[in-house]
Amino acid sequence: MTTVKAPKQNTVTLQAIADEIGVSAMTVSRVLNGDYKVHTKLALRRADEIRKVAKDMGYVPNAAARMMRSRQTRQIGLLLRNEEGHRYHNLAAFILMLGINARLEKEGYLLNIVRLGDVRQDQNRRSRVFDERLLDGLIVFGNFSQEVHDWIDQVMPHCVWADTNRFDEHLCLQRNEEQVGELVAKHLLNLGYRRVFWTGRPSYHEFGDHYSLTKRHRSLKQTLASQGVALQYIDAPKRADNRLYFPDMVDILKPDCALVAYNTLGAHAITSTANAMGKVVGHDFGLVCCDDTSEIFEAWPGLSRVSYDRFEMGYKAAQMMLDHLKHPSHQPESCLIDSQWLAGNTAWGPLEKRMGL
Amino acid sequence: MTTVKAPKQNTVTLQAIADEIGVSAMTVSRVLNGDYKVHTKLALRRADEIRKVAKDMGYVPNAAARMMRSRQTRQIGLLLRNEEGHRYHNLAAFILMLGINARLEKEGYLLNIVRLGDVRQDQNRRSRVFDERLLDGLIVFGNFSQEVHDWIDQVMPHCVWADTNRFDEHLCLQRNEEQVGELVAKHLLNLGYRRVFWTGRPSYHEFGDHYSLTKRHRSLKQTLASQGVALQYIDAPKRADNRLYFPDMVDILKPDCALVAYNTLGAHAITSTANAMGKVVGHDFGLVCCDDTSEIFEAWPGLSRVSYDRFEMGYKAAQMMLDHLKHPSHQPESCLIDSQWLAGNTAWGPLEKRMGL
DNA sequence: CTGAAAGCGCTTACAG
DNA sequence: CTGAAAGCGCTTACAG
Repeated sequence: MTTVKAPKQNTVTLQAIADEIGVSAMTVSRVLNGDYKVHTKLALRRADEIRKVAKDMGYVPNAAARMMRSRQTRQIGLLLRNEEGHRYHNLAAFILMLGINARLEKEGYLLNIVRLGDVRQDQNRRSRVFDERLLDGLIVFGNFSQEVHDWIDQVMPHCVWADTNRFDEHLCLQRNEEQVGELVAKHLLNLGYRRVFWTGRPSYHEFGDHYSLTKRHRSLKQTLASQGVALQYIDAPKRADNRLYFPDMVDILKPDCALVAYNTLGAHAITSTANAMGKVVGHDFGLVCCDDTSEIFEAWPGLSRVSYDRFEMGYKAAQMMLDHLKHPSHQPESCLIDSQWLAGNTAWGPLEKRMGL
Repeated sequence: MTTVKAPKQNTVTLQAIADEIGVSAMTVSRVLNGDYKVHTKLALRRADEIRKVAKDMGYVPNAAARMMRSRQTRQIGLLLRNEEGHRYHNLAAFILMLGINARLEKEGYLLNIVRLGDVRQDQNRRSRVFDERLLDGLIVFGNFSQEVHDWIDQVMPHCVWADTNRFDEHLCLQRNEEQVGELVAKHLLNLGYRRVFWTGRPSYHEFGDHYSLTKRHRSLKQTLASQGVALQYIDAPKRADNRLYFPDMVDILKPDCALVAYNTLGAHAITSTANAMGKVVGHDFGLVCCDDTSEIFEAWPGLSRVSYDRFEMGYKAAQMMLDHLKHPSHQPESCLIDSQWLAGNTAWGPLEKRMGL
């Protein structure tokens, strides 16, 4: 830990303002916090003077003193998964974060970024928030082990679980993944596809997959099966460098094939692999994606995909947290976020090889 | 602002631990903070007891009290641009943020996310950090107006400028953009391309473009010109919905053309537009990208591009901030971050239309 | 409406 | 090494 000498500051305090005017610090505090409902003319004039002097003297409230007295920090943490050796995270976390922040800002709450890999993580690599009381609450995002979940329950008093594998009755948010698989299956079947390929393994992680993978895959498979279509697979072997690569794709791509990408990363990987083979998405084979990002909207709006609003999920997660903190006894109900199908030009149907826009 | 009653907590304080054992609060504080260098056997035994009792009683330091007494919050803000009506930001900010956080964590500093659009932004939409003393320093990222820069100088005591248009002698970081344009030009010329297209306008923003756009474009143009090649343009008109779209691309794509994308978003937009026309990147035309992301590494490693390490820039920015806070009189020197060329399979050269991997 | 007093939980500064 | 005292800057709780 760096040791920094406390700088000798000439801080403007409430008392200093009070002395300047000849009132008490309490009066200054009340005026600046807008505590007075009713004003006499005299009181009004005085309040104006106090505000003016405070401004002229450059008064800025001391957040630490407020925190201490009020017993609230008005800070919320966002816990992100920080896998050892994989320093880049799912960029989706960023959009969620922006949604959370947008809601919190309005209430004067601040957002702290907290990264965690493992419970047993070295103390020097673990955020200070686990060792001091500094957060009013913590929003957990992403795929953590059960061990981490249990530990967080112990050390963090108020938690909201956003897009994690936890879906209790209260304080959790998940995407409606049953719906995602159903939407994809339904639209592929409507387009007439009978050869549908899941691109990537149905299971990856050692300590349990993210629910989105499990449920998305299962509901797709079941819905297809109910119409007599058996889901097939193009494998993407797990690689140490995390590259998405489909060695078996070469011989499979035909116009009557529809490939299903788990997320936009997968859709890009399929496109680049196909292009390297001289094959074109939407012409030589069909492609649909189970997920969406803001970048797809800007750069690839023609991708046939299922979309949902991550910003909105963040906004709702923050709202849930605020409601909970306001009345800690009341635990807001968990909720599922809906998806929608966005028809594009990457899956026309299997009957013919189409050209042109 | 939400008003929440201060909860009546049974907080375990240093004094409570001291009372339990029969020492002073100061002794407990010193032991738990590891202030003692030399231990007698007696002192050691006592220190162990104190630590045990503290743990058993569930002691957690009160961050607010520490902040107040030490006159440091040990919190750093990251300022992100929050354009009105455009709630999604450059995802690059996320990687930078992770780099910043990785460095700060090691010193027990926390990272606060702060979004700002305009100086005149509504008080209710502006983060509390501008109205209270809560941050030891602020790292500014991205493209802000000069007006915002000036205002930040006034209200924030310690700033580091990461990837902004400011490049003073001290406390600033930029990517070496001259180098980017030169690298792209050099490799395109080496491959034999004489028809090179900049995709998008050389200028966009009303209050001034980001330096990366200006310098990247200029150095590319100049380096090409020095070899007798005139940079040509495929325009992407500014759209209200921020979609990247190249209406004039249809007639231009030929194997002897190399398109230069400003960033990976542009590379994706070009690819999807080309694919929709039945044309294939790397076969029917060449493509190089001036930028890189972690997702490209995973999903499109074959993209011919210029790369640099955003995580590293964040890490360095945080280091700069920490050095500065340690010795406020010493202002670390500004630095440029280097780029490197990653040869791929999207630009082979203009001579023939290649097929196969 | 106003103010004197007390205290939030720590750490600094000083005396032993 | 140890501890009694003071104080960081605010807000709560109480009395006028």
